[in-house]
Amino acid sequence: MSDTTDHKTGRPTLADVAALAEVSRAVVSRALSPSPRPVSADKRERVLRAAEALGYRPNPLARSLTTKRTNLVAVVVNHIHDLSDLDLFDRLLGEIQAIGKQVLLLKVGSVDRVEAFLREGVAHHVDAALVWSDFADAATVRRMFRSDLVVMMNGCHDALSPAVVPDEAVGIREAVADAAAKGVHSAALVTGRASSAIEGERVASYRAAFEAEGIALAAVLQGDYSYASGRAAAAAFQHEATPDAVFCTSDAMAMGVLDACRRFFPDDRPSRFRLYGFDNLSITDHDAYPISSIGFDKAGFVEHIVRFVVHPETFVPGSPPVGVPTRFFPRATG
Amino acid sequence: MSDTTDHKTGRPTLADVAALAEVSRAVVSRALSPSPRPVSADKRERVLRAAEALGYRPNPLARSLTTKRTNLVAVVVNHIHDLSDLDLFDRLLGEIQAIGKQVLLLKVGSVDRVEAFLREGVAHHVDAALVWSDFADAATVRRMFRSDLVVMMNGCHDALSPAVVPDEAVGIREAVADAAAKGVHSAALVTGRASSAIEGERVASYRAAFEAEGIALAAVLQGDYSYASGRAAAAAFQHEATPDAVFCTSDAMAMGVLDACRRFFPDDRPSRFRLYGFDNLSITDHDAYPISSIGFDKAGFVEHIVRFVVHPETFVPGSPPVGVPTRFFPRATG
DNA sequence: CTGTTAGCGCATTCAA
DNA sequence: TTGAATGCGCTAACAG
Repeated sequence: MSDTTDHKTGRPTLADVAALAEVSRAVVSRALSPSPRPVSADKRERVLRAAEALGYRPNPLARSLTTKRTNLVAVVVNHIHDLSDLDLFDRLLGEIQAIGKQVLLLKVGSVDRVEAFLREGVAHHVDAALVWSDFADAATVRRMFRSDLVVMMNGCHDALSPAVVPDEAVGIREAVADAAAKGVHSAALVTGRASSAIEGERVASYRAAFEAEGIALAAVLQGDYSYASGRAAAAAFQHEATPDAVFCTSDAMAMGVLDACRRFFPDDRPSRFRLYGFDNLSITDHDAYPISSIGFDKAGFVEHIVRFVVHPETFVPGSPPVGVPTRFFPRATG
Repeated sequence: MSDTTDHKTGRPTLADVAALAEVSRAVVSRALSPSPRPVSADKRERVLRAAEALGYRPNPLARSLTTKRTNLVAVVVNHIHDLSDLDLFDRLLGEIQAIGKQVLLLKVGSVDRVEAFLREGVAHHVDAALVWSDFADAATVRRMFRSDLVVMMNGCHDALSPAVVPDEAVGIREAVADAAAKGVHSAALVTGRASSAIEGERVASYRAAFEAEGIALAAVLQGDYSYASGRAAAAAFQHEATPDAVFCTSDAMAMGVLDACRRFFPDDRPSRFRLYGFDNLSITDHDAYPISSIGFDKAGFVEHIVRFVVHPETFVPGSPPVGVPTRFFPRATG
């Protein structure tokens, strides 16, 4: 008779299954292992039956302690709103679950938060950390999760960690070329947080494209990616001379600009300037915000990330970030 | 000389700290414990210094194995898009992290997925599971995570698990009363998935409110909460007699209805019918979708959930779900 | 193929 | 206050 069950917590352990099936713990471990391991057919059968009878559920934590694999993948963001791209995130979550791992979602909206995590040491070990937050560099994240595998999507990578970033220059060139072809000679740029590495490169790409197409950069307005900041920025167009085109580094800001201008110039049917956004949010497919935008293939993006998680060995230290090409998506405002 | 470091993995363990500080492992454990425990000042000092020198980070998994607390909280959703309410989710994530726990995000878009989790037994032990997905009942979730504490937000609760649900009837009555006060006599209802428990109650609330206000229910159209399904549903209004008002059980569907009607009746300035949404999404504060809606206090909602996580003992088995009152948010379309 | 043994990293008895 | 010993639940290494 097994008397190990209920010794502490009510939940049956592997030892209980072994006792009931009258085999050793090792056999139970092997029979229940996801990977095929040598167990005779009849013992396997007895084990499965016993596990079923007891309602046994393995404890992944205990397993991790010996295997050194937690099947946990951290996703680190500034705020949930970084995932404005819910489509991308939904797909990512699905793929991670499909490879038998689970997502630990962390938001670290400031450098303070990162340091707090480090100090308190509460962050779980994970098999991999996927970083969108730009408040954390690769080295810090490696310490934070004691994981050697961190994939950086925030534009800050180092030699030891792979990175996947949209190659934004391509799409930006296409968008600016589109504007030029339509007779645009002057443009304003509405930007996000200047401190972010990605944003710096993005702005540089716009400047280069304007230069190449002979478009004058009439103004640079500072926003924070949000709808509200887009609206605020658009106030500049109400009184001053409006440029031929306005480029925003996020669709949300472009939506704000669009709404502000609809209010300023209610009867201005053919819009007073061409408007270009960034992100290719799904809402730009709604009638109310038909904003020409720049986006990338989400499936491809996720595929690269997951590949690093599944085959970390394919990463050669020091290699450059994997670029996912962006492209221009023309819509009514462009 | 300590030779325990680097024996397997390079990461220092508690034993390494003990060796360097020249104290026992127990002392290190106590000195580094979050809760105050008896350690002499000088030893504590030596331990902290040694831990710092080694870059020691405790392993939460190993700790969990003995404490039976993982500091993990599962959030279970159908799809990420359930979190249309990103504001709510962002706040929830913040609060959970504030109490020293971390969020494990699971999507189980179908009953199959739930069963797969159960079968594969890969779900981590968690301190609590917060369930939005309506593909999982409380008992199943308890088995899934071997956790006694699951909080149901999907409308399916049982005697053993607490539940927090918006009290939708209040807001619905207010919205319908608003319509009645404005002379609405007939209404159409655009609904989501009929199978969901929440949706069933919601529809019943609308029916009751219509009845109470003497509004005739002209049509019930089936959607799936999405923008696209709202657009499709609106086709019915193009040819048939339009009702005085259209009530949608999600803002996304209301947005679809609005855009479809703008297209059908482009010059119909004073809209042909009043439109009411549900969820009070932040986008309804944008100019383009000024949809009167029904929402609830997100801070209060999250507060209730977190309270159950922190003080599970406050839940009395068998008690009814905690209701968070909703209210009507009038906007231009109402 | 099987069972025994020895840890994984930590918290917690219990004596001292 | 301290340290030695024990065990959490499981897998891996080894010998049969």
